Amino acid sequence: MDLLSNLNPVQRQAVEHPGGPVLIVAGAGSGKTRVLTRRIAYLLEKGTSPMEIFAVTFTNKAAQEMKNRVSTLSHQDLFWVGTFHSICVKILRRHAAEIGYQNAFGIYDDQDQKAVIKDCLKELKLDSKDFKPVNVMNHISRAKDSLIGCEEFAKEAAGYHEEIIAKIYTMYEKKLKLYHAFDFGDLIMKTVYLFEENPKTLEAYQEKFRHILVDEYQDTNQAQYKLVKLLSEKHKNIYVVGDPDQSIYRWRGADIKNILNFEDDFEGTTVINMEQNYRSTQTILKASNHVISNNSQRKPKNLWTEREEGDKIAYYLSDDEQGEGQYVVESINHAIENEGKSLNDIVVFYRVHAQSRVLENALRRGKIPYKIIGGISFYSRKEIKDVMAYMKLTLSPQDDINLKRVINVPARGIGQSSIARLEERAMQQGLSLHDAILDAMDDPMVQARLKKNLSVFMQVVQTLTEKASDLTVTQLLQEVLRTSGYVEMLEAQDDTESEERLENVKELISATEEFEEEESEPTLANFLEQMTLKSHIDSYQDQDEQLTLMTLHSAKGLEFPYVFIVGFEEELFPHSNSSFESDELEEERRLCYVGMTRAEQRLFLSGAQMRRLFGERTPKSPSRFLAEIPTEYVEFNSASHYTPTWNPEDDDMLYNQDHGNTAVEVVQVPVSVGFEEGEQVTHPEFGVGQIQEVSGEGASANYSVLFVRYSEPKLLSAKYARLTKY
DNA sequence: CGCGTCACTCATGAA
DNA sequence: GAGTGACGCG
Repeated sequence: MDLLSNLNPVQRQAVEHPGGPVLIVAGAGSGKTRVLTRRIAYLLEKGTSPMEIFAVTFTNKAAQEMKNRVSTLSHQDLFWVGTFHSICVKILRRHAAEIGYQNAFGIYDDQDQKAVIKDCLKELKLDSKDFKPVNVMNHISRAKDSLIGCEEFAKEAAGYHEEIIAKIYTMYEKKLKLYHAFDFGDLIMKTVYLFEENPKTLEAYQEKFRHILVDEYQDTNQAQYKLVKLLSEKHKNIYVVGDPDQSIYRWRGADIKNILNFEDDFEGTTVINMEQNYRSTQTILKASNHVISNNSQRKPKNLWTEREEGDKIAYYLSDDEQGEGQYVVESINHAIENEGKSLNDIVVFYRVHAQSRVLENALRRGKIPYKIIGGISFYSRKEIKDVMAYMKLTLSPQDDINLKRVINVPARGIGQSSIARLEERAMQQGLSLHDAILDAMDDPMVQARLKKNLSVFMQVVQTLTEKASDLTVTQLLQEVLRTSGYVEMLEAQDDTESEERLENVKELISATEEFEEEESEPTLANFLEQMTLKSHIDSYQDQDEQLTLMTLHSAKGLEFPYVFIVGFEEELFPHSNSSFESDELEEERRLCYVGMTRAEQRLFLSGAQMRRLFGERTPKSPSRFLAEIPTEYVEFNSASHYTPTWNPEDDDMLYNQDHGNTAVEVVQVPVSVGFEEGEQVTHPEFGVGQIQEVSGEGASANYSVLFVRYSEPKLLSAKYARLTKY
């Protein structure tokens, strides 16, 4: 196949670039995946070895797809392809010993991290009310994202609160080292640290990686930036693709400056702008462009398309969240029955997972099969974490977090007070809990009954460890289930919850079997590592006839013919936690932009007038992002206006509740009508401004308003603008 | 020690 | 509405 076929001139330039730093600013739907894979295939064709290519993707799924595509194009297999995390694991597995860890380290997820932090709080006798584990964890993780180790953190700590966090951070690091574990942040930070400490190792990798490619560069953090900066110093072939308008992981340490300053950071950068969108209709693209143009911190760009104008964006204002669910169900049925769509063509996005429940109920009632991406992942379920903890212990018995997790699961008569005493012993002697238990078992002062209970547990661990090396992962798992008595425990409980847990454990067996079939090196360490680094989206498959539900954050990189974004309301989207600071609000807007630009043909937005929150019915107003879409692109409907395209007879009580006594229109959105050009107005959010231009009439009018606080005029719709005379 | 109950707190997003 | 900690009983 010709590697340059079906590419536009800009894409072709990107694929054929001779080398050196390249920044590709790739707008939504501009074909960046195609460019990236062709680029790699092109490099291979020009004689680069697959081992010399270091390519970072945002998810493992994307990495797999890239591998497959490259393999199809070039019949060569890439090796250094994956997320930052998975690539760094590969490096650390070979070199961790050089920085004082063992190469067989464990990986802690956020649950494990929290458990360690809780232990630190206990040991430091701190009140977990003043120092919430989640909060401390975020501090530590953000520090690691910025390559700030605990010593430096301690040095720069200002004020009591930070000083305490520094103490916790220091103890946390000590514990992780004792447990031979890395957390997510470590995977990147410690790799950078390795390179900084060992110039020889760095040089070897610098030499090796002739070409470095990074996708979704707008969502890299400082540690990741430093990593690619270091690695690219020799050959200077750093090729990054991203879109500042789609940076949505600031809260996870992503630094949008990485992409904004790329040209300055890497001398001789070629910037390539890919602005032709091949995905969405004119209407969807223009509407999205309007929304994102409200961000002040942005490089303007002009994303355009040759595609047809397409349908207007549908906006539906329901009475409450139930009505919204109903609307989604009906619209989906309509799309399937009358517009030739299948469930695979449709996706529903929401801002927070909590919104899924109401939708699920509506979908179940409507007999629409669905799957949810994200939420509580399979691998963070208690039973799965428990069983995996046993397997992890066979690799590293010193891992106290995993040891404590299962020492009394199933119950072995080793309760909290006993564990506390053992921990005390461990701390005093500077031992891991595992070694402290061994020590206690030789101590005549320790109760015989406790010793017996402890030896039962230690026997389990020992038996498993001995067998582990001779068994496949599946066999070990089955051995765990038998020896630990876990299955027995679940069977004895005999209620719906334990039945479900049993099912999940069985599903884990399928997972190990699948892993063994697919993997060339199906070791236990590989399995555990893959499961920990797996992302929600990685397990997403679109084969089945099912509707997909996910958060907007998971939406990145995907596209669907029909897209629903529900909960288009103030406080929910933009989320209330993000509406104070303008940086955060702009990130919410980018999230909105990401969501909207996923749509190829039709976009459905919806919100409710009343929503049950914290168990209370709360009045809601439409999202400000709605007001940022010119009304000419939108078809408005509300519960009272809405003309059902289905037969009301077929429906259940929900419908009647919604429509039973609503002869009167109840749209409670403040309407700002009758303003004229030049008039002074105020807006609750934007402050004082002047009307520059009026288009349309009455409630469907649009005002272009120049607010004092903003340099660009804002386009507001009369229906939602909440304008008053100044 | 283990288990159940009850009150209490606290609300995003995720590799 | 969920997850957690305190408390008290068997």
